[in-house]
Amino acid sequence: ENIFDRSRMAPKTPIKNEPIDLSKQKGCTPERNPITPVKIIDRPQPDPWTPTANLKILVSAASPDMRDREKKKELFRPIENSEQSDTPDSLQYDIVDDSTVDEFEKQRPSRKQKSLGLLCQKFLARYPNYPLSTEKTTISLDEVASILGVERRRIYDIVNVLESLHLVSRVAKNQYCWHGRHNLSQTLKMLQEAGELQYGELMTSQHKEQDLEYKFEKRKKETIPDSQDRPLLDFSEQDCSSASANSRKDKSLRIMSQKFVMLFLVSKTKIVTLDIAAKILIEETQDTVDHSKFKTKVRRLYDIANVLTSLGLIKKVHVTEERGRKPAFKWIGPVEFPEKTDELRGHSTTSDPLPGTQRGTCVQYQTSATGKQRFTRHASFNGAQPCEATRRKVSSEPNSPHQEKQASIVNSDENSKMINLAAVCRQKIEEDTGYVAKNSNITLPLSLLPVPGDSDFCVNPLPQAVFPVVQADVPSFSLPIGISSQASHPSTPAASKAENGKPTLVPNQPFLCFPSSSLFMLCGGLQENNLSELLPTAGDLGNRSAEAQAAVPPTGCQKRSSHKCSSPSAPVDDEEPAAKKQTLEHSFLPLSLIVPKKPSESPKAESSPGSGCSAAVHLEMDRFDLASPAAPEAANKESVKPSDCQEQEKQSQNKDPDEPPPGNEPISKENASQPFQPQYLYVQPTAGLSSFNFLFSANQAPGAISLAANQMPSLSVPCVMVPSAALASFPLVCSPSFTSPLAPAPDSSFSAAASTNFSMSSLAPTTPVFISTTAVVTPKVSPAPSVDPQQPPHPALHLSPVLTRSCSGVKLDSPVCMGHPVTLLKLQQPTSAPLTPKSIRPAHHEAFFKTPGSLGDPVAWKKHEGNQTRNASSVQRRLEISSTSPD
DNA sequence: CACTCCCGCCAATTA
DNA sequence: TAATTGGCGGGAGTG
Repeated sequence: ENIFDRSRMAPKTPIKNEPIDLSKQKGCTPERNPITPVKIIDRPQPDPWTPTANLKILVSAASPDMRDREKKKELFRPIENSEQSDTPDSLQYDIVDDSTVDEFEKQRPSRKQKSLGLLCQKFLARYPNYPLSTEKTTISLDEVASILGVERRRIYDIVNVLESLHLVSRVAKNQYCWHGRHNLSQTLKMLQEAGELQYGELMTSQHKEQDLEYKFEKRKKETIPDSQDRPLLDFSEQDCSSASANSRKDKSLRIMSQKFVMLFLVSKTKIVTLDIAAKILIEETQDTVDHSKFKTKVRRLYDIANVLTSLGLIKKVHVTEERGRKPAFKWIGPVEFPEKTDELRGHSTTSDPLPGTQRGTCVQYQTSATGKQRFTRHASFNGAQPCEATRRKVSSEPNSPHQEKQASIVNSDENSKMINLAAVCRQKIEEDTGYVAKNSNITLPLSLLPVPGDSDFCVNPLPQAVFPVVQADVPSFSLPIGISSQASHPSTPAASKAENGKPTLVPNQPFLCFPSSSLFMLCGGLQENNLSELLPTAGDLGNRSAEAQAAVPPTGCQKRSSHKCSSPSAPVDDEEPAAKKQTLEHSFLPLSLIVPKKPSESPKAESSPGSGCSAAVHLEMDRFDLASPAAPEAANKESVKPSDCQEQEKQSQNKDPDEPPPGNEPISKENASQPFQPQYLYVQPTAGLSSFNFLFSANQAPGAISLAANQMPSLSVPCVMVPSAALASFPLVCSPSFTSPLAPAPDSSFSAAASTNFSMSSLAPTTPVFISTTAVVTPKVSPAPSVDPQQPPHPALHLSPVLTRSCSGVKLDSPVCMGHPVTLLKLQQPTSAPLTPKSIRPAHHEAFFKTPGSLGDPVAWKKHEGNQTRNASSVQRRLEISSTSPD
């Protein structure tokens, strides 16, 4: 249907005239209008068409889903999305008729209306952010161009940028495949990693723009010149794919876009000025730096920036330096991965290369992390990508490979995140509780589910170690999402291990297993992105879902805003951007997360943290178990990466088949519908103390879970796997008592009480961390009391594909986060802490936050979060709890 | 005037 | 050779 219109309109370029103006004129009063002279004149034909075009646009906007036709029919209505643009147009029509020149003028879109950013928004409005994996949306350039009423050239500008982020891939001539943002986080991770390699040195240490500049310059001249820059870039992009070489000049726009994004991801401040970016990009290009070139680069950067802005990844800001104010852009997208990167970095780097992995190039990666996940991921992706690569040959190829790589990478990242979280948690815990985690805790507890067999696992005794471990783990874990089932195999062993309890220490494991007893809270803001991503995918998505899960759990779902808060680091920049993002994401998200909010209702354990917690834990655990079918999902959520983990998790989860639903928290499920979807369990913190909340993802193969379940006794979930990634964003912590981290037999026996509770608050923005614990809590303890009524008995599973990571973005900013989270280590007093967690915690929190947040705000924001959060989302709550131990 | 960045020529690539 | 892609930079719109 659409087509016909198009044909009419103008097949290709003709239209270029502004549809709107012309149309108006023509339609209405062509001659009359003095006003529209210029363009109009040019245009040979008077097409009524323009108006139509507008309508189409509107329509398209309106029906992202629909895309085409249906909407077209409906044309008239301006839908929300299109409203802005549409409105004017529509008005125009009317007006035109009226024949008022003025109107023309008004309508006259003027540049703004024709801006690439607006165009991009319209374009994006036509497609779902998180399309179901199953459905592949193909984009016809001609069609889109006609619908949007622009020349193809402009569509290329948009598509090229989107392609650089893997939101779309080229399938064939004039044909692009819409992937949506499912892989966005992965892609960003990759880019971040790649960016670190390339620019990291520069950026990291010195962050500031100026510094950066210097560094860049140095690099360029010094190191970078040859190998570094390009290679890195290449890897990410080209190399991986196929080395197709650079067939044409590189596709500058695509590459520039990736590099530009890398700069943001690598930048501590998350702000990149145009001139710096242009310089950097020019360098890479090696071109001589003439002024003209610089100008050209800047033009291109504007083009890219407009698209990225439309994607909600950056926003324009101005940096005032000594010299004056310079145009700059600030990254407002997810930032989480950074953590991983740092720690993982080595790994990550590898990951970046992922592409290579396929080839085999990635040895490094493999060692570090692994391939499985990647592969799996790839597989899932493949569907889409492969096509592109093949079809597109050179130019396109790079992309496709990248994507795959990315996916895998992502996984690893997630793992790392997890680790980070753990670390963070520890810290918090320590701080809050006074406990010293050092023991082992962390390390022990974590057994990684994921990597059953892999050497990957590393145990990290150290807090820092944690991260590394994670990385290592990652690989192992990383199962492809799609693979999840596959993953399970490998994972199985691991799982079994975990169950035993022994697993405790697995180094490097990507996932942590917790002894059944321990509880965790995850907090944090999840990023929206993740969530959104996750949701969509059902099967494939599942992987992602893991990520999403993470995000979700907390309250993020409910509160978008909250998640910001949740992330400790957030305070910094997030605020607005974050909010925006959130909103965006939310909007995007198909599903809404479920957030269980548990308002403070279940304070059950508060008073006695330990016990309470344990109980809570149990509950949680149970749920997981219940959920277990889904459970594996944790891994899933990550989406790709941690498939292994997932499995492991599953296993762990499985342990308890039954469970009382006591009351913990309601679990939220989101997308439960699909089997694979990642599910989360959110456990609410019961005890005041510590309330830990757990989130598990459960997605994945049900079967896997089921298996586990049998094995495990109800409570005892031997281990819980949390996808690192998922967690990463959250601040989380957990801890139970530790008594026996090792204790293999966790089953229900251990008393919960024994276990201490740690509450972690989300500290670090980024980091994640933690975990531990061991013992099991007895389910008994918690049983019902506290729990909430909310849940049904088994609701355990929540599938919430979406997790939000709100925090991450923010976190990044915070110095703290960036750095390492921390060291956790001190968990000493086992129980004591629990008791007065509240009082203590607060202080800790603050400190904690501050660090990350940097600045005084931290506290304030902390409060906000805390307060708000609680209310809002579970996640937030957690934070709060940890921080304040409110209840 | 500086900042943005639209527009579209035209070359490189593909089909 | 025709069509598709997309680099590039003039120069217009905005503030």
